[in-house]
Amino acid sequence: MTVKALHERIRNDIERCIMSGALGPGDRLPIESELMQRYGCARMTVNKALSSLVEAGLIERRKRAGSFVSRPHIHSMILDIPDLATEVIARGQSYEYRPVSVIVRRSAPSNPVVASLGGAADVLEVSGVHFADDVPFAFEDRRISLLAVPDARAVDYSKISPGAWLLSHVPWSEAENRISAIAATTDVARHLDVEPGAACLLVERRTWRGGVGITQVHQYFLGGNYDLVAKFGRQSG
Amino acid sequence: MTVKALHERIRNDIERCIMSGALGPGDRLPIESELMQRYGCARMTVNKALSSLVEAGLIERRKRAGSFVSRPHIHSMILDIPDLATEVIARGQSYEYRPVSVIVRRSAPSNPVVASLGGAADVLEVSGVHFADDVPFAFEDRRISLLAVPDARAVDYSKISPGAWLLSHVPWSEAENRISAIAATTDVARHLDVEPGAACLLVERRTWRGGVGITQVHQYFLGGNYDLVAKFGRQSG
DNA sequence: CACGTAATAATGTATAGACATAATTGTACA
DNA sequence: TGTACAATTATGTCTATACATTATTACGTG
Repeated sequence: MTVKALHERIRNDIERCIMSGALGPGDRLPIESELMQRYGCARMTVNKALSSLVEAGLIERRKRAGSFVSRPHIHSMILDIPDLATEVIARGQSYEYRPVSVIVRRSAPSNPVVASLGGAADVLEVSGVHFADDVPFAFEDRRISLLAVPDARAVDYSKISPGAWLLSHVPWSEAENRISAIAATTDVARHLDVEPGAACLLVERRTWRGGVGITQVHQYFLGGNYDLVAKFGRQSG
Repeated sequence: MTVKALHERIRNDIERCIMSGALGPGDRLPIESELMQRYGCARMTVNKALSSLVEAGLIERRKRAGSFVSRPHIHSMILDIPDLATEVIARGQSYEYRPVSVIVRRSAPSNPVVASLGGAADVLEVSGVHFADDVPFAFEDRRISLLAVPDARAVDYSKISPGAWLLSHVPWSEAENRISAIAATTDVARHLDVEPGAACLLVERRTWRGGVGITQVHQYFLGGNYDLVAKFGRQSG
């Protein structure tokens, strides 16, 4: 864990001061020339360390004023939404995906779902259930743009879940997750083998590549059986 | 939106190539000396652009081998958990927090809640309801370590919500969010003015500073009235 | 006293060169 | 044939310097 690069050492030193609270939000930190003297190095080296802290969102810098510890922004937080199969298998359970229906919807431009996937193109609708140890734990209802991903039509979704297939075959650049709680509809309840009205976690995810919609999915999890965990340290690594 | 710094322009150019799919995961990008010629600049300038892409997780670099577009990692996703007051006000509604109870729990080390807050210290338990336009939309139940935050005892929580107070007075370094769906208990239902059993989104958040627990909170949102949105472009800004 | 302007202090960007490091490729010797 | 060693290549780090940019401070004039 020892860091050899000087600029990293400087970065880490300052980072630790911030983490430990020795330097609180708003506090000013030494100017470049002072750090330069303290570490006996060139200004560019100090600058690299500080620039890195800026990129990480730990500090802010203003010309003529100096460098300041930024107020922690709770707004960005890393959410871990793992691949379902991976997570289930990691728990030591068996995983299976069983498709419920696969249909191609020949779409009219007025269709709002299609509009969100980027235009008047055919859309593949795939719904299915995820099982852990043969017990259903999630129902999903997905739309895939055949304009963006024509190959998706030929996939056998009884062998691989659409999520897993997309993940390994289609690069994406933007994604949006919307998380809410809803009472299970009769349809969802039937697939998850619970009473209608049971509390479910609903994850609605949409992904794009360069502004073109790729897929949109609604995943319903049994509230008590699954939860999302986001763990967040302040640096990226 | 025009970028003046050359290193940023280089970075953006490459970033666009990756976003648009022109450069896919695993593709090799030009070596520094080639980019240097293409842009007619020094190597350090190109290097800064590429280093920035590394920090953002967009590319990976290997000595002697070159620079490569990294595989998108779906695992980290930015979740936006805004300050409740800010969000409600941003929607044009009035915001209010009303405390339900505030008690100091003199704790025994065996208490599991206290253990998670870092030891045998007094804990402040604050529960209350968040209102938007005088309608309750969230109930929260929070514990604050008085060891880590002794000042929290003296705060008047009828004037400021404990979350808002903590956010502006206590720096944190790590946080964990756990999100699930549960049916409202009679207690929660009463505070949120719904039927017991209604689907609620439960956010459990814990924050630490340098390994010392600061606070732990359970927030119950009405499933239909509130949702969490995580939007994710591949860069930070 | 108010206001515009100049000096100043800090960061921001860029350069050219040097040496370090690591991984791959090529070569020569056993 | 294979293995050790050397050459090559690309990135990694650092330096010393220069000039640009911008917010603050100081000053001087009306």
